Formats: sequence, C-alpha cells, structure tokens
Amino acid sequence: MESRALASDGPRIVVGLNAVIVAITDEQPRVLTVSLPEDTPIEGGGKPGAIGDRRVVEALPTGPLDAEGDRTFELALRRWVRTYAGVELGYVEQLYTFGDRFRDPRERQGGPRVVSASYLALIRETQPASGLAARWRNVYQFLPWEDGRNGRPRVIDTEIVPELRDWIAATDDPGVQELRKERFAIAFGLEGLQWDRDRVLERYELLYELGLVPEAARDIGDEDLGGKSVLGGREMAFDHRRILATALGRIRAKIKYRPVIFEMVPETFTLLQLQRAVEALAGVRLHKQNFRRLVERGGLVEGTGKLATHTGGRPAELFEFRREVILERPAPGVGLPGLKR
Amino acid sequence: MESRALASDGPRIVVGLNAVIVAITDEQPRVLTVSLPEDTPIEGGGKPGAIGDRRVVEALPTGPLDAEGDRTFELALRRWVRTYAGVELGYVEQLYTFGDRFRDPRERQGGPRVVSASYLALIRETQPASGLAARWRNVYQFLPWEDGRNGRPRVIDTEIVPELRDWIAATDDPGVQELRKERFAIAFGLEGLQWDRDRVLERYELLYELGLVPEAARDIGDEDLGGKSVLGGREMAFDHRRILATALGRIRAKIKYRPVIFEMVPETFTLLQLQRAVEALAGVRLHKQNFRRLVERGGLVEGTGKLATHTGGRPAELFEFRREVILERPAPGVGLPGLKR
DNA sequence: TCAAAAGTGTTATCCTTACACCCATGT
DNA sequence: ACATGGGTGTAAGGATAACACTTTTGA
Repeated sequence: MESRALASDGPRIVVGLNAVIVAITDEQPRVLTVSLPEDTPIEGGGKPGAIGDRRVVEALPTGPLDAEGDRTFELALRRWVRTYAGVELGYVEQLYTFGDRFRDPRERQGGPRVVSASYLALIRETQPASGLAARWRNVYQFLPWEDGRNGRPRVIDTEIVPELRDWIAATDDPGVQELRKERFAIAFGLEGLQWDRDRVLERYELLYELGLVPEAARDIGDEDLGGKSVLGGREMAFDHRRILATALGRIRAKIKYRPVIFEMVPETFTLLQLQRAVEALAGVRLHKQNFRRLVERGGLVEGTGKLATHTGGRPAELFEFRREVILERPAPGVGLPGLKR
Repeated sequence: MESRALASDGPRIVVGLNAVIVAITDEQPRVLTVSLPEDTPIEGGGKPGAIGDRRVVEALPTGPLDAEGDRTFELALRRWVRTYAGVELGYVEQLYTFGDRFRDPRERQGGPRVVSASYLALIRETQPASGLAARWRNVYQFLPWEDGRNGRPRVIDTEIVPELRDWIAATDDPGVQELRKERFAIAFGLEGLQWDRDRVLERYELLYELGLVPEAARDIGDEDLGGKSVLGGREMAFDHRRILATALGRIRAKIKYRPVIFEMVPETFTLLQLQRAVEALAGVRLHKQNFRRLVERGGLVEGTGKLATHTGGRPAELFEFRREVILERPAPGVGLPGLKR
C-alpha cells in the first residue's frame, strides 16, 4: 500500500517537470525549445548517446519540483517557466508522465531514474522568450509528416510507406504480418482507411520503432543508422519528441470538444484568422463557409461590430469568444468541417 | 534543464503507482479497493488525520516502482497487481499523476513528498481478488450523486444544492458570487443548464471545497466537521476518492469515442447486456431502440447467430465486438442516445 | 480592373430522435 | 394470459457537406 511505496525506493528516482508550450504565429504552431548547453554535465561519464556530444540538441523546457516549496506541480511549472523563460502561462493541463527506464541515457551510467510529469500549455502570443537559450520552433519542423495543409506530405509516400512495407515483409509469420499491416494502416491511414489526424503519437512511435528517427539509433547507443534513411524532421533530446507528439495529438483531439483554440488567438479575431489557427493545429485545410457556419451557429463566437481592415480583401468583422457557450453546451469545440483540397 | 532536475531533489520524493481497476458486475460498476491495516506505520508519528486511526479506511491498490527492476510504469503496475491482488489486467491507460503537497498527511510529520502516477484498468470480470484485504465495491458507494439511472439522485436537491446556495451567499462580493454561481451551474447543471455526466471530478472537487466530504475536514487535521452535514458516500484514504472521480470522468468521456466498453463485457453479449453496461458507467438510462441502432449501424457489433435464453423474455441474439471498426472509423464509440425515463 | 477575402443562399443527404407496433419466451 | 425483453418500421427535425453567387476592399 502507500506505506509500501514509502519504504521501497531510495534516492534513485528523481522527479522533473517539463512543459510543451504552444502558440500560433504566422499561421504556424510553435513550440518553445531550449538548447542543451554543450557542456551539460553527465553523471557517470562514458558515451551518453547524443547528450554532451558536439551536436547541439534541442529540448523541451524542463524544471525541477521543489518538494518543500512547490505546493502543486502546476504552480511549480508556472513559477519555473516564469522565472527562467520569462513566459507567463495561461491555460495549462497535465499531459502524461514518462518514466521508462533509460529515457535519460545517463541512467545507463549509474544516473538516477528520471520521472517527468509533462504539461501542455497554450498561450496567446509568442512572447519573445527571455533568458535561457530559448526559441520558438515550428512544431512541424519536428514532425513534418503531420502537416497536411498543402496536400499529403511527400515524405509519407517517398520515405515512410516503402520502409513500412519492408518492415511488414521482414517477417515470415503471416500472423505478425497481419498485425503489422493493421498497425500501419491505422496509424497512416492506408489500405483505403482514412488518415486519423489525432494519432500523432502512434505515428511517431511506429517511426521510432522502425529506426526512421535518429533518436532510435541514439537510444541504443549506436550513432550509426545501419544504412537506414532518416526522415526529415529535427531531432530532440531524450524522449522529448515523443512528448511533443503526445501534446500535438492531445491538442488535435481536444480542439474538437473544448474551446481551447481561443486560448491561442487574440482577444478579437476574424473568422479566417480563427480558421487558420485551427488549420495550423489540425494540419489540414478546412472548408471556409462550413467552418464559419459551425462556429457561428455553434454559439462559439459573437461579432463585435468592429471591422479589421488590411485583411487582403474586403474588411472582415472582428469576433470574440462567447464564454457563455461553456454554460450552454456540454462539449463545445470547433469541429472540423469537410476538408477542402 | 534535465540536469537541473537531477541535481535538485534529494530523497524527499518517492514515486508510487496506483490503480483504479474497474469491472461491471450485476449491472453495477465496481472498483477494487483494499483496506489499510489498522496498524499502518506512520512515519514521524503524531496525529495523522484518518491514517492509523481506529477507523478502517479503504484505499486504491497502490504499489511501488522498482527503479531498477521495472522497465515501464505500466509493466510495474501489471506485475504488482498480478502478484499482490491476483488480478490479471487487460486494458490499461495512464490517468493522471498526483503530486500535491500533503496529499499524504504523513508529509506534515516529516514524511516524504509522495507522487502517485495513477492508472485506469478495465477488466472483464470481477475475478475474486486473492491476497490482500481486497474487495470489489460499487463505485457509486463512493460517489452516490453520480448515479442518475433511477432519476436524479435525491442527495443533490436535499443536501448539495442548499449547501451550494449558502456558499454562494456566503460572500458579499457580487463578482465572486457570479463566479461561484457559474462553477456551481456548470458542475451540477443547474439554472436551466444540463447535467454534464463527464464532469465527475469538478463535482467532487466542489464538494470537497465546501467541506461536504469527510476527507476535507480530515486533510486540514480537523476531525470535527463544524456542524456541516456530510453527504452519504464512503470515505477513502488520502486523495483516492479524487482519483476515483478522475477515473469515472475519464471512462464516461472515453466510452463515447473509443470502444472501451468491450473490455468490460463478456466476449459475446446481448444488446441489452451491453446497454446495461454502458448505463452503469454513464449513470443514466438510455433509449433502447436508438441504442441498438447506434451500435449496430455504427458497425461496432456483429451478430453471432447464437441465442441467449433465459433473458427474462424472448431469447436475444448474442453479439460480439467487430474489431474492424477500429480500421473503418476514426473514433468509434457507443454514443449516448436520448435518455428515457 | 482584378485578385483576394468576406459574406449570403440553397439543396441534397445523412443522422438522430421519437413513436408505434409486432414477436418470442417463461411463469 | 401476461409480463418481460427482443426486434422492425417509419416519419419529422436538425445538422452537415457541397455548390453557386454577390459584395467590398487594396494594389
């Protein structure tokens, strides 16, 4: 029981917090990253995968939990991000807690087991992060196969699908082949199935398993990729790209039944601005007229009467979020109308 | 960064895992609980709230993470539950990680900060739990206001609403009053709003905040409830009732877009059996004909041709889950058709 | 004048809801 | 016979998807 937990583990476990801080700028979803300093000390020494290498690898902002100072995880996170990154967080939710062995490679050299509670934070603007070596990165630099706004990403058919087919053929057991085919089809929407935008994590994990991302080779202590092509897409430290994939999947799912998109657009916005924001996160283009009808008739927004000029065409009315929807409907989200293009 | 986390905290944090194991028997949702032994040792001594009192308090099964033996949290959980409770888990997902200060009251007497990663597990049958002082409890014994299958639970109008009204009136600031009114209305579906079945956690937290559950008084080290009535509903140790509320909310939401209900019914079942299972979790009655159409036309089930006799009426066809839906539809769930009665 | 974006209107289709009614079994 | 649950049919209403078309600005 609880007392058992108290007795069992010694000082070999540490708890960290990390934040996936997402904003939208220039119609692109952005995530705040930090560079791990090249001289990051490594406990235990030895070859630590990519950590401590000459290469600079980006990571998600990570902070400690002060066991005696921080009343809750969320307060700790807000404090930490405010202090070190100079960013004030708005909407915050817990994402997932990662605790696999060796997710921090230093564990192999006697480092402690690192448990990270990860949080998703949505903010309105890309405040220029102060302090640290922090920067805003386009989320799709890390997950390029997730951006379908300009048609199906080319990587999928040129790189991923052939590798997946090889993987399926690489076993003789027809039962295993079937299972692989099914996972493949579900994750990437092949065999006539539709591409499920929300399955971001499943796709990343499949690519990791197939060794198509550099993290895979790195984590088994092997820089060499065995001749396997490595997809475009920027590498991250530790399992942070997995965490980012978890975050994007969560956002995509949530946007449909909670009005979280309004955490990320200005107080007032045109309907096209709102649509572009949703498209940036969902990774698909939406049908304009139907999108407008959905948000207007869904009671999500309310016209302000003011107009935005310089929209590139006819001035558009500025809208604002109608907070009352939360009271009226059980699950108010934007909903994605039929795709276009 | 990650290295910061490594350096900061000493042995003052421990990580535990706890499991909300849910099954359905006799049309009731059941959760596996254990009794905390009366002689549970308390680190630091002193008055520990309910822990160590004469009173026996039930808790969720909790196990340690073996930092060097367990490869992942989930494997640790499965191992632990198999070994100590004799239950083999099927579907498992991470729920939430709780880490508030003093969630384990022993922390006040110098005990360590206890971080618990909680998991939701759904299983098919109530295997009689072996070992431990484990038992299956009706979930609604802990959260009686959540069962609306026989009409609106009486506690709501007799106990909860009056207390909530007092709470709203207890401040003079009209702004605060508005905020309270809104939280109240959202959580309990008053003021003409509808009751949102999924907001289980919000309801529990409101009741906790108002001191209507014994845990509230206990956690501030005060056995006396200050004359406040305490609702029906069985107490749990630590914040385990909050965890249970989180779990029920998650199940209710998930059932609508993932076919998780099939983890909890026998391999073959009649449509009424399936409906009763969904009703047990959702806490509402459903419209029979429409429920059937939804699951059949949604491609979720497939007739086996066999019949179940002794149903109480005409023999019913036995159905089974159509695994292929997962391939066909992005978010296959049961969906709750209009209520009846 | 033309491109770009805003905004209006209409129709076919599908899904949900709500009734009404018949069927088969056990007691 | 009748209570209980199984199962079919259908019509009304609402939401969505897909089109076509008009309006208003800036370059």
